[in-house]
Amino acid sequence: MGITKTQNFNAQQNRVASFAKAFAHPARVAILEYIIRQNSCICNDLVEELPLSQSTISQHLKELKFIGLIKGEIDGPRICYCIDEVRWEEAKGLLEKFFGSFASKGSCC
Amino acid sequence: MGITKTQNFNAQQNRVASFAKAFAHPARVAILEYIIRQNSCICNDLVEELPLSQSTISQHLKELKFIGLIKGEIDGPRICYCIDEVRWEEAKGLLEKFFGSFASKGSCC
DNA sequence: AAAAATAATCGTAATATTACGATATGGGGA
DNA sequence: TCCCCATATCGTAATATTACGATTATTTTT
Repeated sequence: MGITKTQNFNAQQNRVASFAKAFAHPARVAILEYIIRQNSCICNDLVEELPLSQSTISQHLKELKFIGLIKGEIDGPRICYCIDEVRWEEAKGLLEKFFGSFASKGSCC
Repeated sequence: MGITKTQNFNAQQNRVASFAKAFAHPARVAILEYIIRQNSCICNDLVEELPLSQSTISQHLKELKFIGLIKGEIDGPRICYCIDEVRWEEAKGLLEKFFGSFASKGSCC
């Protein structure tokens, strides 16, 4: 086993989990924070910013890109990465909806 | 390697990542949704609700409890699990702050 | 054309996660 | 007391993630 039984959960549950996974590593949180701070990003900047190797950072960027939270365009010999607004808003909406679904009615414990 | 270099990131980044990890599996999303819907919870209900074995569900509950999003009290031969309001609000606040930190200034790509 | 710069990908190793069956534990009731 | 129920934990296997060095690909500069 070890494989997540994705097919047994509904689309929204999988979507929330997928977006959450994007934030589930401090390096990716740091990468997103950096992109936001710069409002544009070049991968190599991150190599100097973060205590991780170039290949590791590239891998994290690939995951963020796969999930769709960032997008990248070739800009000369570099890649310009930035936040994908549409997906960001989608993630924000989903997560906020999820957090909003809990309202304390006085805990049972 | 394979070990996350936690010590290289700041407390807030690690905290965001830790909370996000709680949601990073559809089973845990489903578990939280169920607890919220019931406003109280008994583990065994979940065994009937979810297509996972009792031991797997127990393991997911343990993780949620470790992160602090739920708390459980012994209630006779059962365990009553429910949302830990304080932590839930903390997670909500952190994630919302994170999402709020991005405001489109016109994307660069 | 050769060299430099940037970033992706490959290969690989260590560790973490997911999952389940089997077993243990602890309380309640017969 | 002995058994049953609900949960936790153990052991184990499969898969995923994290990380890095080395290599590759691409483009720009020399």
